[in-house]
Amino acid sequence: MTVSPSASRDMASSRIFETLKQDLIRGRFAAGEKLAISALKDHYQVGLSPLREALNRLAAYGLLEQVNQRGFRVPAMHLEELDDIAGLRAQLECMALTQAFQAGDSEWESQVLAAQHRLRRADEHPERVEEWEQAHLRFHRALLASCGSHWLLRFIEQLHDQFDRYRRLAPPNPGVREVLDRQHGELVELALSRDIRAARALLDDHIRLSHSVARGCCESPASDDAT
Amino acid sequence: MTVSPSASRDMASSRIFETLKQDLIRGRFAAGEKLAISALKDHYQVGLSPLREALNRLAAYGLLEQVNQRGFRVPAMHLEELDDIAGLRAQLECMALTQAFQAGDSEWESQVLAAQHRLRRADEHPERVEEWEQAHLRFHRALLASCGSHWLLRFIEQLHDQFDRYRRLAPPNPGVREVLDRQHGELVELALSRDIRAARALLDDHIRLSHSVARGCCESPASDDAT
DNA sequence: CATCTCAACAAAATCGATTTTTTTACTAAA
DNA sequence: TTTAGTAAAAAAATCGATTTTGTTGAGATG
Repeated sequence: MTVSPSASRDMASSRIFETLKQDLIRGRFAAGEKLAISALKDHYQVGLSPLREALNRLAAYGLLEQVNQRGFRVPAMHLEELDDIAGLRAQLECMALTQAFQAGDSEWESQVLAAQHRLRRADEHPERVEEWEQAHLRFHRALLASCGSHWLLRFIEQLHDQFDRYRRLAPPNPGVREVLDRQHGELVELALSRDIRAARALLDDHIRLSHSVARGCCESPASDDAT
Repeated sequence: MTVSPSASRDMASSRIFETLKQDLIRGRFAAGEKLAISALKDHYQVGLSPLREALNRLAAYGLLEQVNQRGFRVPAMHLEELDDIAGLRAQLECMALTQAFQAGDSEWESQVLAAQHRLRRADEHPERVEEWEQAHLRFHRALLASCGSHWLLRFIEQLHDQFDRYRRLAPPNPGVREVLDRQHGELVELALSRDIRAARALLDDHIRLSHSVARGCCESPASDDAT
């Protein structure tokens, strides 16, 4: 059932954009670090123009900062910003969840169940971290997909990426993971029964729990810049 | 204590970004239009690299669409998208307004009053449209500035720009303008008295009114693309 | 000993030209 | 008349080199 046999190859600037985006979210660069463009060029094996275009897009997206005549740097991380991101994410996702429950049809239910299944499968291989991460992202996407607001989904996606930058600093925690997974299952049940109120409360808890875990790991090492 | 007497000049790519952004919001390009890069290069008198970097940033911001190997195009405009933008804008701005009222100090009040004054002054010269537009933007910014959420303000700004793309299609309407201006004044009063409930309702009306005006002008000529 | 100047250096930004891909225009076959 | 096929033209994407700007450190100056 899959699509596009050979599909259309993306241009270099899009590929490097995706790669760099993932590397930034996964924390492969230190917060506050200044990116050496020619080093990136060598490391990712791309030309200067596609690389600069990707850096510009990432800066507009909020995963990089562009300083006037002195290149690009990874944004510093602050506890307050994590609180801002998590709080707003909770509000926007609850908003989207309500609309998704109201507008969701059986196709949406199917996609949610499919995403839940993929997430459970990914759970069976704890060593494949990135596969679980992707399945997790897709599950949350599927849950809100039917909300009907293109822009709300766009902002939620952006906040999710920002949130992950912080969350990924924390070491894996099996106990927490287990609670989160149980919540995923409960969210599906509440979605099928369209229990908006309970689902909102649960999603809020879900995000709040991730938030507190990330927060605990971010408290001291918050690398700030000197003046 | 103030800064930079002559300030630091922006680089070419930032200048062309701002210019193009304004031209896109002001509707100087047709919706759905494909941008001819070399024509832009000649028109704006910039080189290829800064221009392409600006186009990439605008695409990440949502004011352009990048199609795989065939350049950039101005996004098509749809009535449904206007409804989405306006509805979400109302929700996010009401959210920010509540937080701004709770966190706003006297410095915030001063800035709101200052912005209101500039807006009234701009009103005295109806021929200087762009000055009024800027004062109007700044007024709404000042009103929400103290909400404490960097990301919420960022999204509101982005939605405001998107909304303006539609709103600016409508011809000036003195009657509507008068109502909107009265609402600005009332918003300031409610801000000073911290009447959250009334202010939320008023801001919602304010956006709803702009929305319906833009909607009326967007109904038929919504230029769509063929297949 | 601290501070300032300025040349040498390193990095970012930009330009002009090349390569790759898409679109167009034309021709021939069904 | 329509449908492929193909070569020329146009446009987008990329590359390599140049220009501009910021940084560093040695030596001069107070």
